[in-house]
Amino acid sequence: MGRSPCCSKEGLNRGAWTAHEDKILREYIRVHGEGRWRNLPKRAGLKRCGKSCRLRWLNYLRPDIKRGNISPDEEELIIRLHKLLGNRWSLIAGRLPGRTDNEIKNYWNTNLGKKVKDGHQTTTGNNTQNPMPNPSPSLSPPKLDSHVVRTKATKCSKLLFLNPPPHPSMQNKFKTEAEEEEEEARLVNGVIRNQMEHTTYDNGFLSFPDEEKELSTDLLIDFNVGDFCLSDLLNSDFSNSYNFSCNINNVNNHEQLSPCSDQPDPMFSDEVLKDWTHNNFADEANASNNLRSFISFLESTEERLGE
DNA sequence: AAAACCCCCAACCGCGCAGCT
DNA sequence: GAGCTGCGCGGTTGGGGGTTT
Repeated sequence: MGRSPCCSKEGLNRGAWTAHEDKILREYIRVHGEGRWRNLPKRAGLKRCGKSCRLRWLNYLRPDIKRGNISPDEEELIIRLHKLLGNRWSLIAGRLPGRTDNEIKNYWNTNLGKKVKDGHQTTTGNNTQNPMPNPSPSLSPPKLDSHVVRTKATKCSKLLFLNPPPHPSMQNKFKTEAEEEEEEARLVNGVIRNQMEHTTYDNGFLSFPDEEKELSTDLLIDFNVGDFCLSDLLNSDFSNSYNFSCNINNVNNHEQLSPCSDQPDPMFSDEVLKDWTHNNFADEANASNNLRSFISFLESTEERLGE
């Protein structure tokens, strides 16, 4: 059975929006709010498909939208996020306040994609403020694909960390028992334990005291997300339903990465990233600094991935 | 000056997921 | 569980402006 079209195409305007149509749509949404896109055109008196209205609003008319002039920092971030997330434009855009997925996608297709492909990903040339610390290896095209997340079939919003059986792609990470024990000892005795004492759960999510937001980033890295989880998870087919849970208590009990099923602890999930953006970009004035801090985070992660 | 070509990006399209009945 | 709707996502298209010949 075929899916019914979102609307009848007959009698509808297509192509570029006129200023008048924009005005109608803007006014309608100002009064009635977003949503109910299918009925919106009829109610608003627009000869447009609902999807078209939604797209126009989200990509062009929304008041908080920032258009054009993508800064070197933003460009840098897009490249790094794309390396980690692949073509998940909405996620990438979510890390760039005021930017839309469509704009990021277009910018990538017309500028960055070529740059990266040509190996000129150090972008604007005059971007000397934030030189890439580990230029070629992690950004070379062949490695790009190795960290792309394929989410077409399965949208992964939560990650669980379980112990055996490990994902086949992770097996080389579990080398020998001696290495495991050494790693375990490092985890238990290292920075993690100290930080765990200040770690709380918020709705099943890891949360940190405000003054330790920075530490929380370090924690993610020290907690071997880069070495063990992130690269493989980003490379995993989540439909394989390998669930992983990082049980903090078990870590403290020398049962690192033990099976745990009740509360997922997403380490690098969409929610975590969204939350990060929300917290760090809420204040526009600090957006630039936060952009840098996020880039630093990605740099750290990339270093781990490159090891 | 104008034809040909190139490039950008707004808009379109089809599909998948979530939620509801 | 099936069917339907609403919404969001990512790939693709094509109009139009800019550049080259």
